[in-house]
Amino acid sequence: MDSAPTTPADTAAWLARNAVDCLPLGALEEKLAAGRPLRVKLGIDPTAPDIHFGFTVVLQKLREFQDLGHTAVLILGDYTARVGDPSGLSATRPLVEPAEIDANAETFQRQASRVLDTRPDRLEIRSNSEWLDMSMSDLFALLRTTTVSQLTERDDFAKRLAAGSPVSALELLYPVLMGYDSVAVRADVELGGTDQKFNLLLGRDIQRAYGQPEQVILTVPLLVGTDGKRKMSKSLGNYVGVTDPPAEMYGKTLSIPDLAIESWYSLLLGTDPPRGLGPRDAKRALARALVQRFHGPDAAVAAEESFDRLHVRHQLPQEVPIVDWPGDDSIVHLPALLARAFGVSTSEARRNLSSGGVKVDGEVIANGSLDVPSSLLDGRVLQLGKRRFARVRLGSGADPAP
RNA sequence: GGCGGGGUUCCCGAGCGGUCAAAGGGGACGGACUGUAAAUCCGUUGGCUCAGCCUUCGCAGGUUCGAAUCCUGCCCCCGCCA
Repeated sequence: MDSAPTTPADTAAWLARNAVDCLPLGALEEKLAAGRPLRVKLGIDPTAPDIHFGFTVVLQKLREFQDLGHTAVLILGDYTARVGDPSGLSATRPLVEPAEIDANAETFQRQASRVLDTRPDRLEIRSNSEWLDMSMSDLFALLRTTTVSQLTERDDFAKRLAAGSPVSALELLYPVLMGYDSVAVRADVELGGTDQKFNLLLGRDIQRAYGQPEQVILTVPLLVGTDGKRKMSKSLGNYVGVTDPPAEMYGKTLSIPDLAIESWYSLLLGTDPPRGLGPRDAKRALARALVQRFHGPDAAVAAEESFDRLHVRHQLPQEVPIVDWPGDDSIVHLPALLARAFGVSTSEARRNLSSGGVKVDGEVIANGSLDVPSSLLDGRVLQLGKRRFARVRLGSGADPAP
């Protein structure tokens, strides 16, 4: 860590050092110069409570503010979740039940505590249903602050309109409601990913309309997902969750394309990749560091060991789950066994069999032999692909559902 | 309200009476190779009691030996006009 900056100018520069935008220029320094703790807002989406690496980038930024004595104000978007932030991918998202939101909020807090300072004077958690469940006349007042052309300036709205894709009136409202959150919590600063820039800026306009000082906006880069192409997101399936088990966290990190190594180092560890290491070793070091951060040093060592065991030395994992198979048949139908063991369809099992993706005790099952004497399977390790294993146990367990 | 264009398999997107479980791309899965679950190359990609059978092309009916493809009604989306 750098030594603590002292003057407002230094502090502002330090906070903005890895930000994409910190606007308006000079405004953060002015706010800091006032000398009081700032209220730093970060909105979160309770439909996806599991925090992934991408979100930790902005959480870490929030933590930096906390460490300087400022107050983190987390806004749980329980009400806006009913609107859905337009992602461009899906126009409407499923409504979230209140009970589910509560559960998600709890999950979120637990996971966020791995990054944030949770002391009550440093962290304030609010739900926007507290103020967004407003009367129609209050809503009219809010809507008067913004014009349609302001809203359609937003990149993805503009694109969708140009492409003739649907844009619901409700979605159009989302940035306005989000902006009102800033009014409600009197935010001095709002953080977000670069994709939130428009929303954050609109928050300033709305604060001004309500006679409040305008917030400073600070955006951080989006982390690319494990595919190395698109931003990390749960719905794209290219994410690593902070609560992923160590082995999975390690493996997923190792699977990022070489081109993503530098940005992962920079955004997650705040450093450059170590000099003199090849991509493989740089990634291994990265994966170890990340597992260590979220699971501790022992877990990091263990995760690396089990990865090497499986993928480098091609040995069995230490823990192999058992699949039970009723023992009354002397012949076992392999597709059915694979379906039971790995949750694949029997058709998929057949495909894997015919492409040589199924092994018993390391031996590829030859084409065509779909029925195998049970004596050849009992106690053996069944393997599908490179990393799915199950030990077969005959003669116990319930019958498979007919 | 009027006119026109659309709703296809996980996603995007061809098909427009049989040869369609439906082109192509993406994704996913498997294989080869390797430094990895990277890259590259190859294969597969609805389900099942799998040389056969069953279900799928917005929904419901109809025409036909036969429909994703034609007809009718309905629902939804987009555009232009009002």
